[in-house]
Amino acid sequence: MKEKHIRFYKEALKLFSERGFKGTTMRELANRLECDVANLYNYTKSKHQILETACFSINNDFHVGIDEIISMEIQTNNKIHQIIRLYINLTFTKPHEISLLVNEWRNLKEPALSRFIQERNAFENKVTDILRKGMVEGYLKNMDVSLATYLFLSSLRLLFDKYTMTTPKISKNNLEEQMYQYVLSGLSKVQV
Amino acid sequence: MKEKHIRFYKEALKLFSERGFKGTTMRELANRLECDVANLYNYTKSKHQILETACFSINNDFHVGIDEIISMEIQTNNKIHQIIRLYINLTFTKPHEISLLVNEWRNLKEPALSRFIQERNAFENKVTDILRKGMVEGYLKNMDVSLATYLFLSSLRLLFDKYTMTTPKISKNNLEEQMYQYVLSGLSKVQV
DNA sequence: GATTTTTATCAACAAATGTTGATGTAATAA
DNA sequence: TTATTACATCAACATTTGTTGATAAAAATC
Repeated sequence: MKEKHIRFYKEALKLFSERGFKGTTMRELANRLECDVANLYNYTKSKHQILETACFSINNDFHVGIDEIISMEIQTNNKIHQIIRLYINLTFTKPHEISLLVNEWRNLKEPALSRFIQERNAFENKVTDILRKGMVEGYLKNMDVSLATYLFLSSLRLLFDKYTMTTPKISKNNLEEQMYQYVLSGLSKVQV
Repeated sequence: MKEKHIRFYKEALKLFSERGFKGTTMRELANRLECDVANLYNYTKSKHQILETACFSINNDFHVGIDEIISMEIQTNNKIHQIIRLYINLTFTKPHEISLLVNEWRNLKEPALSRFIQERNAFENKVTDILRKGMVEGYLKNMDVSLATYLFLSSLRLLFDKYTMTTPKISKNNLEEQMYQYVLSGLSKVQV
């Protein structure tokens, strides 16, 4: 009963990430699920609704994750490590949702679009705050904090391509460690 | 005579990067150019042709750039710096073409798609070779060279968003220097 | 001025696409 | 059993979209 619901949702997101939102047709989705097109509308009100639900769902995951990290009483270096873990975990567990964050969110309609952008900015600001704190404390080198956030996050955001589209050659743990070394070296004041 | 051709081409790419290839309609393009839809087909054989031309054009720019860097007799560190300059220059001069490289290339049809992927891989391999050489020479820390290439390039590839979609707060030179510090710190064996 | 090339106009087509309505069947709950 | 809910089928509609053909004005070339 809920089974089909879930399969429908997963297959839809998979298609969105493979072909893009606009490049995905309800007929193709029906094809993959081996059912009739009209049938899909038992699961969703519209094609757009699927995108909207997914975008806000994954966005929420990030907020829950970052809020937990913020509340931890650990050093800034460790917080950065935790953010990397957050990204890698979500990339491995929800790869297709992640891929929406790179581009497909553009296809959101108002007012969802504005709300999404606002929430995403709020997330980025939380990261920026952590980095800024690190700079003030002297852990991180003094650079444009907005650029630092951006470089940091864009390194992470595209992980999906490398580790779902191609066959992964590095383990999750190894990936995490190397990402950490790379990113933290770029931000850190002293040699890590 | 060539004037309109150029304006047509530029406006098309601007739309592609704003709304995506599939999200761009010939009617909207005509609207922006203040002409009739049918008129567009005086400039191109098809909508797809515009994308194809642009993708291979910007790809070629990157190959020309990297080949020149390869042929330079300078240290690996400097080559990395040059690659960053290449990206930043192209991002500033051809922002909309750059944005095609992130996603819109997916909309290429065969056989253009395969050819594009092949050329892009060739470019990435050239970068990988430079990084590997740096590791062998001891300039760069020993990490998975494929991951290093990927982290390096994805930091650069998304520059477009930050510096055309939002109002730039950093100058081109400042950006270049900070990018260099960030990236090279992440890759370098010793403190830069 | 004649001719060729470039640009414009209008209408229309063929295919694709999201979505609905009407109707029927299978499963679940009462 | 009965009533309600979940799923399936088929056909069809209303738009949207890329593209073309016929035709003519405008500009460039000779």
